[in-house]
Amino acid sequence: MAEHGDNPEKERVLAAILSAFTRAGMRRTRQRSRIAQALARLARKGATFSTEDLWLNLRREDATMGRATVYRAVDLLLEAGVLDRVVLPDGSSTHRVCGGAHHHHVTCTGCNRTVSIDACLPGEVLAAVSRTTEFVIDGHALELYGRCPSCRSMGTDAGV
Amino acid sequence: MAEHGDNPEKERVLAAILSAFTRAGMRRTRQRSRIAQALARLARKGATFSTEDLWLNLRREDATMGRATVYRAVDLLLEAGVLDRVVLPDGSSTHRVCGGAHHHHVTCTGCNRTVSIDACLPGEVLAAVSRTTEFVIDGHALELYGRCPSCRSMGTDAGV
DNA sequence: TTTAGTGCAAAGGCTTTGCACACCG
DNA sequence: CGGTGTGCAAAGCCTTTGCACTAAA
Repeated sequence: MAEHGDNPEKERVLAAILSAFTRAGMRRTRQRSRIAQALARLARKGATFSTEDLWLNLRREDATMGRATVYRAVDLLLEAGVLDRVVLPDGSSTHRVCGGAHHHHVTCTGCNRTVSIDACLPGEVLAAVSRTTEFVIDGHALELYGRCPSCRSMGTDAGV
Repeated sequence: MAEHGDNPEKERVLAAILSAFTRAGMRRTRQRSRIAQALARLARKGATFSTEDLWLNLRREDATMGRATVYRAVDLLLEAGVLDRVVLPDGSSTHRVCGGAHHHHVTCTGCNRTVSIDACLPGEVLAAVSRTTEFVIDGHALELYGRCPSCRSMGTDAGV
């Protein structure tokens, strides 16, 4: 609900993905265009997805879409920084469209929708850890979990 | 290196694991005792492990140790809170012995050794996210990555 | 034309499941 | 004894790989 056409945004994402392919010196094929379209759709919804799911969906609109093709494309886009990894509360790792700089996500435990956030671990916390553990900290992963407004208004049950 | 016998600690962990089995109304079998011992060993080293690895190791000392038995035990211990999930930088999810209260881990990218830390996301950060996203935040996962003192002194290369 | 990209099918990991037997309580 | 727990083997997922074919550039 509350999804009204912000197609400019969708176009922007689509263009970003397509250009990521080109930038990496890769050919623009029919399959990759379809993948880009599906990702733009997912990006608009802020949904996370597994590669397998993405393939299953794509196969619905094109029965010949090869599984390996989708897996290969997702790998390339992860490497290109167009996709991010998002870890769900059960430990399973999914993906999300998300170029840009360092950031984290809040994922709704009801509908799996994710939202990017600027919030990050304060430098003092990192400094304190570094001091007590003597580790040199050079990276971190932070995932927040919660319930989005619409899942809350729908009661305790899941959305998607 | 720098491993000198702190067996009291190891015993404590062993007892904690065994009692977790009992507490859950589960029988104490030869297999579960061996699993508990292996976990106590891992706890002492602060090592993360995959269930498959744990099984492979256990099978070395007892060739009849069933894979399913180990997988089932790990599930039970995860549920019992004796084991934690630790997500590595590549997104793969491993385990670690770790009862106790809410906490997080620093994992060494050289040797995969993990250390528990008290540090956590400050309440203000959570409040800010809650405000801007309108999500009700009810959980989070935080993993820090870095290099431990011994891996650093060994140069840029990996330990294990 | 050249060669990256594709689909298919098979192979590989890791994890779970089904079932008869073993053994704890 | 009775029912939980076990080992084995098979089946299931998800993911990767090998190879001949297709189609971008």
